[in-house]
Amino acid sequence: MTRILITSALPYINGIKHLGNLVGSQLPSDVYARFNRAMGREVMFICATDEHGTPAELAAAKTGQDVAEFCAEMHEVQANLAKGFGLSFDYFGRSSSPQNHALTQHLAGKLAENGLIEEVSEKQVYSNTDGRYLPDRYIEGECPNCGYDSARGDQCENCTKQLNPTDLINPRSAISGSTDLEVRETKHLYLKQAGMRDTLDAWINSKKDWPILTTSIAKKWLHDGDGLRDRGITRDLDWGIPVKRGDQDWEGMEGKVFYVWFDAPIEYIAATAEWAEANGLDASAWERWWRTDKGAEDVKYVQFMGKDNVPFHTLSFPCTIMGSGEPWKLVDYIKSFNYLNYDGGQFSTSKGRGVFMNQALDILPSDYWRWWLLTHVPESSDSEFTWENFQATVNKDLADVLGNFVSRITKFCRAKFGEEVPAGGEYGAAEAAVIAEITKRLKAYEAHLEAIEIRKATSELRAIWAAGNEYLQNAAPWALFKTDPDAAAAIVRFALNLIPLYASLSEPFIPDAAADMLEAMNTKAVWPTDVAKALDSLPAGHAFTVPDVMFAKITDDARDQMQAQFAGQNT
RNA sequence: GGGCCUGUAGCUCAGUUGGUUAGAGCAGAGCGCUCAUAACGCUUUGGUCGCAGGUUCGAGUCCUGCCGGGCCUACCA
Repeated sequence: MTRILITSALPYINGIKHLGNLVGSQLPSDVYARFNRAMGREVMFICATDEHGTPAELAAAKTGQDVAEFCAEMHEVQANLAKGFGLSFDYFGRSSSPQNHALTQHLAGKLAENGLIEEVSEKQVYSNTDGRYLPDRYIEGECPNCGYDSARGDQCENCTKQLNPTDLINPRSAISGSTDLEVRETKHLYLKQAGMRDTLDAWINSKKDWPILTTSIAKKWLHDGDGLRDRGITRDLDWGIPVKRGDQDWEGMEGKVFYVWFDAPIEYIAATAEWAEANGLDASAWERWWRTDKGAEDVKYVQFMGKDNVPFHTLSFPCTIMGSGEPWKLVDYIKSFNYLNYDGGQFSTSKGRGVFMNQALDILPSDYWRWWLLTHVPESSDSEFTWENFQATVNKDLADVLGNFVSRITKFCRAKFGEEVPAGGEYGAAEAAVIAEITKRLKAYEAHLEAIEIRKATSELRAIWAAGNEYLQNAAPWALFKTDPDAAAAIVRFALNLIPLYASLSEPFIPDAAADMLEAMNTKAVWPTDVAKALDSLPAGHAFTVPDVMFAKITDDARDQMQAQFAGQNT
């Protein structure tokens, strides 16, 4: 049987992520993981925090903490939020793990052996006051082109002209404002990916079914200008993975670390090794997912990410993997996403604009967010969060269509037959029609999930929920009960049986509500292969309880209040 | 500047290789039901498919130009 390896782009460590980050990778990957598990496939679902780089060091400094301590704390915070949103990672690792250190150094050594690493001497700006080298965008000054006084060293935000830090007039550190800067000569390692261009190009071209967003970005980088360029994979920083060839020192690279974008994707593999260790398993347990010489040839590997991550996953990381000359598993499918905007602008971590994961969970249960985000996941273009739309979608879909269905039938049954599935009567033409409709829709639903068409899957699921209300309305057991209680009993039995079916099908999207439905019906999730059988699974006499209101509606007042609460920081 | 994506009913979006009267959900209108979270069901009003040309027997779908929105452009990650 095919095994499914799923990775979500690693959330960066410097702060709590907003809903845009969540919907652009982790949430859809979770749906896919849950769906595949429900289909009975063996799944390995991996994520981790991306912990290295300048922004992590600065974020730590801001809190007055040591960077390692800061990262350890933030990792726990992010891991708890992931749990709060029901993200079902098999393992949530850390790119700073010993496993990632070893593997990153190992792969760099292999790349060097294979002639894919080049040493380049370059000039970099050093800030004496900050005691660190400054990445281009951490240097500010006056734009030589338009005179804008807060132009960054990589580009002027005002006139969009591309710049070098040395072009700036009166340059200063963006961190401290210090003008005590000097240009120093420093050596770095470059990954010679230009030489891999044809190989990568052929590989990308062979991926006919990838989203256009994925391949068009890859092709742009492969063919723009002079084509794919070599890329620096080391930095002059303290926090990171020390540059080594395997376990050997690398002459001239003392005190330097690998660039985060080199070590972050490697963490997908290393995190699986962390998983093995955490579960007391030996190396073969993770290698069977990642080494095609050790059992991974039947693995299907799917990556999820926002569009900003695509170049690294389509080019740099494959170059690292292929260039190692070792039989590592390459990605089979890359699902990429556009951005989610917030109420007429962008979500912004730095400006505190939008709704952040911790705030979201403080306000409402995770299923509310999961459902809205997944029905609006930016698959074809950027999408937008508004409080009105959020309220309308959640109230209608979750409270009215699904929640109220469960409520109306369980309460009706309790009133007329008691809290057990009633006996009597038989299923007839109306039930057969519902079975036929759900069978058809289930097929479409499964096809959309296989293809990772998340929005289409949500609308199919909703239609399956709605079928229950249509059925009840036509069957009208409340009227029939007066003249033919047995016939009413059959209708109620059939409708009650829809609840566990709905729970099983809904679990990838709203796992908490699905669990509540199953608990109320006193049964377990089973993915239906035969809808007729599934709707005959709760026998007469089976006890259940009427669940509490599954989804309380968001009132207009509550909506206005939330909107106001989050409007404060808008710019 | 260059590249890519995008513009379809009031809103959010589907529209397969171009093929008859352009679809769904929500919102609006009407009717019905009363089991249910004033929930549900049925019916129904909305669209010169951004604009202007072109190719074609035929264009939402292909081509050109223009207008609007977004992203990327390699040292943020």
